[in-house]
Amino acid sequence: MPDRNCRVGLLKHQHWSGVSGIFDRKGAPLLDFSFFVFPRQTKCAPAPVALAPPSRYNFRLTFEPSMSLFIDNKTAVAALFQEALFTAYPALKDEAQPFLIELEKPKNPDHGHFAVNSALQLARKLGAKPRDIAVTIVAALPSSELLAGPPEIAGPGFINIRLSSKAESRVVETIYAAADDFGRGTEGNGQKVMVEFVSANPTGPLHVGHGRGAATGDTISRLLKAQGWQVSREFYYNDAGAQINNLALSVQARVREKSGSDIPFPEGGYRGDYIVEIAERYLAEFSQDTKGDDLDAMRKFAVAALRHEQDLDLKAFDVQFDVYYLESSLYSDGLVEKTIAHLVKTGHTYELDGALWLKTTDFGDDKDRVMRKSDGSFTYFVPDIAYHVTKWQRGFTRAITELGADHHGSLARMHAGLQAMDMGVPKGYPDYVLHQMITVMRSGNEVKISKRAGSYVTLRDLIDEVGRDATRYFFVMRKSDSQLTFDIDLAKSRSEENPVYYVQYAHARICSVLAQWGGDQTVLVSADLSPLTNKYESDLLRALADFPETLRTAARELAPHLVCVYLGDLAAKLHSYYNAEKFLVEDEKLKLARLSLILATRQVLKNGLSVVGVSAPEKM
RNA sequence: GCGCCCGUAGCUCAUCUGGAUAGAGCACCGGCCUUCUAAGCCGGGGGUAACAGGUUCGAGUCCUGUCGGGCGUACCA
Repeated sequence: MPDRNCRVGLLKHQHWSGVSGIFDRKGAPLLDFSFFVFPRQTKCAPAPVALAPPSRYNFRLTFEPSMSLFIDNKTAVAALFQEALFTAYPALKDEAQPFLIELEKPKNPDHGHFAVNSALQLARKLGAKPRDIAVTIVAALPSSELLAGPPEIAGPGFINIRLSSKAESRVVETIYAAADDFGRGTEGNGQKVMVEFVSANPTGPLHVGHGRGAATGDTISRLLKAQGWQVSREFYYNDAGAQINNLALSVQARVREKSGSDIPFPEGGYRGDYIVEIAERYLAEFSQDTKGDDLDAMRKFAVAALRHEQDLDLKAFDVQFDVYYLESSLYSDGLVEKTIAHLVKTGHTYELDGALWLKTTDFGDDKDRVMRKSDGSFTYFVPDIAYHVTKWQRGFTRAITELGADHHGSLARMHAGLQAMDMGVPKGYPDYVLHQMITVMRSGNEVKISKRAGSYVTLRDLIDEVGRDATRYFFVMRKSDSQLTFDIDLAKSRSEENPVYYVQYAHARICSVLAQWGGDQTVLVSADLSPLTNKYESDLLRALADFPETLRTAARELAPHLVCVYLGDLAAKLHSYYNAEKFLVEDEKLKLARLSLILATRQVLKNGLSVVGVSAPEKM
């Protein structure tokens, strides 16, 4: 039979880039995986075949039923059924695209650890009843230590699989071996990826919308890093263009007011109080006689002041960037001119009514875009293209841009613009992650966030009053493309009801129990887990085993909220367990087994919270 | 008008990319602290998943249409 490359952890996909597992630097397994090898095979567990660099942690396994090495239970069980399927229906094996078994995790725990629906999917093709197919597959199943017993056939033809308790508790050992690295993966394979987020104009303090972007972008960065990507966080600074002039004019107006000259406030100027403060500080620093009316000096002063403020906000939010890219540098480095020249050369431009247009409609946009206005100045579109070109040229074969959904109109334009450059940039470059707008409510009324009108809720307000952990968690908790309502009063008065405390409390509780026990925790690492038999323990073990896959999915989908959903579920299981069973019991073996389980749980809670940038307190 | 996103409990949101009886929190009702932290647990009420079709063994999830909401649709940024 033809060899099939199979990525451990996911049989159904065809691009294999890594193996989720624990290896040392030479590629040897740190854990004894013999348990996961098929019982009947003899030439089992060969060392994984290491791929050439770039990553020492990257392996490719050739999958054949007779030679398999598996890391997690799901993979092992999937392969077991794969083999059974091909034994029962050999014809399926020789097709161009062999049918691959897919395991799912039933919502209802009574349906076992895993379920296989292949019998349903194959019913038509095989011309048989689903239940009959299921019976045939199960009959062909080799015996295995992994399974608690023969799988049940349920409903229309599901095969429900229950793991043996030995297989189920295996995850604890894996957690101890990996510790802070438990849950990490290797999909990124050391490739470079840039995550651009926040990118707020330096025309005012960061508001709640930026907060959502900051939390989302930072968590996506952490997720990708945990999957082996080499991540660079970048903040694009629009420090050139009309809105900056507007800012300067606004400051100028306030400065003049302070010095007594009554002049009309510029139309469309920024009316926030912070402008007044900047004007005051400007006056304090420079004597009004010398620089009082120097617009350029005021612009520089204001931008510097606001950048500083934003930096402090981000620092308080525990968000850091590797690169701040200045729009103005695109002009000073000549990249804007270069980009225009290149686009003209590729022949995708034309002149009309004195303006220079780019034929973005050739690349999927719904209308052509102006690059150079008839007055000779550039639209913002041009530096934007130039900026994204630098991303590609700086070696970021993957780029992610996190934006507020009000900018979604620029997606098609940017994709088209990059295609028009004819420089080999992939079609979907960059990936966009949009976060929907937040409707802010205060005292039952909607607060319209507007820098120009000066009414908004700053990120700093939230951090100061609700706390960094709760704020970050709140923003990441929800799928980013759902619009959400943020009730300020509710968030402040009920900050203790933020779900983050539920998760942190689980962590603190475990710490407290371990402290009262007072024993040597290294004993727990090698504790015998066979006394763990009840429902709560089984549920908890199951949840722990889900963590790596949760992180993998969240990273793949760029969906940080999945981590919060997972953490809430894990914490709930811990709390239920805590209330139902006592850990510090007389029976020494049982006590050590339970403490071992909750210590492993604590590790996973900590790892998960760290991905969303939230602390894991030992006391609350 | 056209384009993108969204519509799930009274409210705020999940639902692992098509599975079995759609789940949490808040709010409401009733229980659990002389025992490891009650920031917790257990139980109850609450749903035609906007609506109508379609695809198939099977649809909140996919396709079409209708309705409703948000955003975009500049020689603004």
